[in-house]
Amino acid sequence: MSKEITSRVVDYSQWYNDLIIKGGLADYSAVRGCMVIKPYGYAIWENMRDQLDKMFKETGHENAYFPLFVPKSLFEAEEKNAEGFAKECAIVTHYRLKADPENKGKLIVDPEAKLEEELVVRPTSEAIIWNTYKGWIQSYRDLPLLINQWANVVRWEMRTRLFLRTAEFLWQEGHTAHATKQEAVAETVQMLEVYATFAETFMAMPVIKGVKSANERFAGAEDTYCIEALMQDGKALQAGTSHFLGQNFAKAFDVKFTDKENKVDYVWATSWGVSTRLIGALVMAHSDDQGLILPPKLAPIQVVIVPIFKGEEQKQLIDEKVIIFQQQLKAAGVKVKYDDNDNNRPGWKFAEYEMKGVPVRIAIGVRDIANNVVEVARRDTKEKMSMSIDGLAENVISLLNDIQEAIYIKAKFFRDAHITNADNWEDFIQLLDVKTGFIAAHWDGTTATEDKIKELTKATIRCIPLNNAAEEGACILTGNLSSQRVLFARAY
RNA sequence: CGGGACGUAGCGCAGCCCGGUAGCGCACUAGGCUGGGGGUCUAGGGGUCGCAAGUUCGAAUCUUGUCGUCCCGACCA
Repeated sequence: MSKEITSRVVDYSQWYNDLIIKGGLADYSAVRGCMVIKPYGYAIWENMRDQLDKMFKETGHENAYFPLFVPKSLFEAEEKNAEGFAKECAIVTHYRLKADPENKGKLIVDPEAKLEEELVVRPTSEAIIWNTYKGWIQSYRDLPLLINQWANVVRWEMRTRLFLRTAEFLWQEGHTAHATKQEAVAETVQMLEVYATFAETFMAMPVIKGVKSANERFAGAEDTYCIEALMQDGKALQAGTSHFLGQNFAKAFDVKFTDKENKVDYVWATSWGVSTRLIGALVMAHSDDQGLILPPKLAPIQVVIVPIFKGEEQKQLIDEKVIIFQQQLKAAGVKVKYDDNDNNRPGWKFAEYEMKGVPVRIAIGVRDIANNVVEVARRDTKEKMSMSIDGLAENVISLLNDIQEAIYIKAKFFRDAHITNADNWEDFIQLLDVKTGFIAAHWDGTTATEDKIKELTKATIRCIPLNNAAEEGACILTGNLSSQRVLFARAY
């Protein structure tokens, strides 16, 4: 039919795009590299945002908002950060258009309206925020400063992909200031834990917590912690990062404080973020060839009710039953939709809600009413069962919990089955091509070796897992001494 | 920025080689029969063929230019 989805084995990329477009999450836009997030996709983002926001506030953070534009002189203050982002910045140079004298009805940039200083459209907000913090922090009494902002940022990527990498994207960025290094490191780790908990509990997506190698570190950070997830095609996806920034930004923006002993020192910083990329991760983590599979905890619609009827009389009978358990479900906090639209027939609706990944579907017709039951179908396994109308709400809620857990277990089983040890170069190369996934291998700890491996295989070090077991070994490439295995993978 | 593909109705496409006044499927509108896995019949509406020049009596079709999108790479969250 018109909404066929390309199968994963035929073309994984096309499958992913089909899910996004045909599932109604997003559309391409008139702007290169930028997408329109449609209501259904945005609803997922709202659910993610609301949950994360709650978790940020529970850990003591407050929201604020900083400007979209960063004066170039501020942007370049922290050298490494500026250098890291320089080649993907959009820059505002003028502030006015005027009528084109040679082309009626058209506009041109007014050359007279050139800005004294160019404005960088933020690719990240450290610069503007630290410039602001300078005025907010004088004493240890002003610390810690725990602020988050929900915003859009722009990174002029050469090649974009829906949700995974767009030129403009939505995210949150936390920026904190602390009196001591220990406290800042603790904050960095705490936020990584928040991200990991969110990914596993709400997205039902298992992640590996780790630290980035110097190569993959955020520009301007001392250490970058990350959560890494594995997609169904065996490629890794960085799902969130939490950076320990040391005193780099405090020094660049001259942010000092006086401690209890009246000594002056630079403050310690962290920043951490997750973006709409998480929606891409969510899609790829669970979905199948019939469409999206969304975890109940983030699904915009958790339960859809489809009436099966012939004529108004039957419809009314069904309505009477539905209204009762629909109310019970709503009262229990379940997001339920009763699709009694008469334009589409039941079969069409079944296919449509499967495409959209609604976790539970309830079908009810007069036949069911006679038996005091409904047909309940779960999206993840496509299993159908008959359930009594009595006590339906409790059973459906318990089913939603089962689904949440089942898709997590399935994803975790897949992920765990795709972490493989490699002890020599031949195995390493073969695993990358044949089995894919994470490869745990020894590495001599040098950037040169990491670069060489990337050049030869396109695999990068995704992370050095936290609480990694110490193990003596020989580097997969150079044979030099290594004290632990690190995780390699090809990544998005 | 390199390589490839493509711009024709809301969406997906055919027509182009060989120039002659635009078509198919889905969607849409009205009505009927239907209704437990993407139904069906009848009757309709909708297009400056991406844009701009050129060749020609005549251009969706040929030529040149231009803009844009997607896919694959290098870069990146």
